[in-house]
Amino acid sequence: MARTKDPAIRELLIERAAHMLRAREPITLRSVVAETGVSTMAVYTYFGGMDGLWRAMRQEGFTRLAARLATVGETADPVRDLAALGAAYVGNAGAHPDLYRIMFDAGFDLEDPAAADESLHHLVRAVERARAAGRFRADVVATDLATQTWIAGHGLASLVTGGPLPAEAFGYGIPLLTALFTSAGDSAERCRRSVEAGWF
Amino acid sequence: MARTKDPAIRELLIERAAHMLRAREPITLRSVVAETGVSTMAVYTYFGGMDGLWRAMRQEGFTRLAARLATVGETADPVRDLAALGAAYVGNAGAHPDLYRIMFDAGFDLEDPAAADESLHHLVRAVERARAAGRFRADVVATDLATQTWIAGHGLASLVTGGPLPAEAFGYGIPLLTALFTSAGDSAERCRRSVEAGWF
DNA sequence: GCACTTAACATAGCATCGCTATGCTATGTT
DNA sequence: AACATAGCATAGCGATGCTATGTTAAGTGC
Repeated sequence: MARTKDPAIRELLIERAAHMLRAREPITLRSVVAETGVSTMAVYTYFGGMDGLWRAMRQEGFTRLAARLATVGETADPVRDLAALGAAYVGNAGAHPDLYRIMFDAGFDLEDPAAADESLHHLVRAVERARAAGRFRADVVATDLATQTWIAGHGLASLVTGGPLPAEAFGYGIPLLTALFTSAGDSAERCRRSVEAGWF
Repeated sequence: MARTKDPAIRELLIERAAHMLRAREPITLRSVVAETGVSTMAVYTYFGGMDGLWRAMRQEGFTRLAARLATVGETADPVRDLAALGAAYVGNAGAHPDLYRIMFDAGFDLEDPAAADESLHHLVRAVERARAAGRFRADVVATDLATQTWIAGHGLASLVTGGPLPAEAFGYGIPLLTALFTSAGDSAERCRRSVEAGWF
């Protein structure tokens, strides 16, 4: 038919835009393509416009988050795993603060919403394992507790990456998760040890 | 000396910009001053530019939050008051979602940072009262628990106003705060009643 | 009460923004 | 070999935030 798109260019533009975001440089149509050899039209060919580029960067953020959550293995202590997932979540936000910030900026929708849900499912499964292991009460609704864990993790990540709280505030994750999991039925002392073992 | 600024114009522009923000209309230099009779220069006279206008709107958000928190009185049950402060916080975010979103957008600093801290002090004082009343353990650090309450409240407010969670998710505030305050030493059943009494 | 000073004001214009229309080029198909 | 078509580069459009410039009007000193 005709010429085919070069995936390398798409990757190059996302990479460059993400780098400029990290360097706090203004991300404009012309500044992104500058010194890349490609013209401004490439942004429209590959992303349909600047909105599409931002969408792709958000997707990139969720992809990295999913990759990091995937590195958290399953041990014999599901509560530790749950805390480790929370630590991985805020750790990812701390490692890529600019990427994390745009992930939750409203106005754009994701290319692949399922990828975002997938991340929450990691938490849900860990809660279910903890409940099955007798650490949580039988009446604990897995999605509810997982969502509450997410809320705490996001509040922490958002306030630290946003500036109001210093990086040391990441430590609040331990008492927050301990309170949450203890409230779900885990014994206080055992919960504290598990959370501390999983956190960072 | 010369002509003096008219505070009414400043208020008019903030009001109009906030209204346009609520209506999801693009807030531009020219669109803000349109149909107001004033010229584009007014934005520079009163705010020094568009950044200043956004700063003023953020300040307006913190002012409204402070006003709402101030309506929460002190009762004989400090844990109820603490929950009521949390409810007022997320309630304010739900009432003014667009204003809340820009409050925590990085890049700008507040005109009056002390006003933001003042809000957190409401929580700190409530924690101190609860500790003094014997509801919390003596070793509870008031600023730590207040910050954790803020983290939970902000996570909830942020995820709901941002879109990922529906408005019904505001209900997660009850188990979140109950877990937090129970972990601080309050008895489970009594804590649950206090939080439910103070929430919304 | 008049003249002077000075800050607020309106207008016009600048560089740059995202985006689109228009040919040209190169690649895959027949 | 000839065609069809998608990617590409260029130029230009309306709109953006901002600034330079001249004018106007309010406050001050005599």
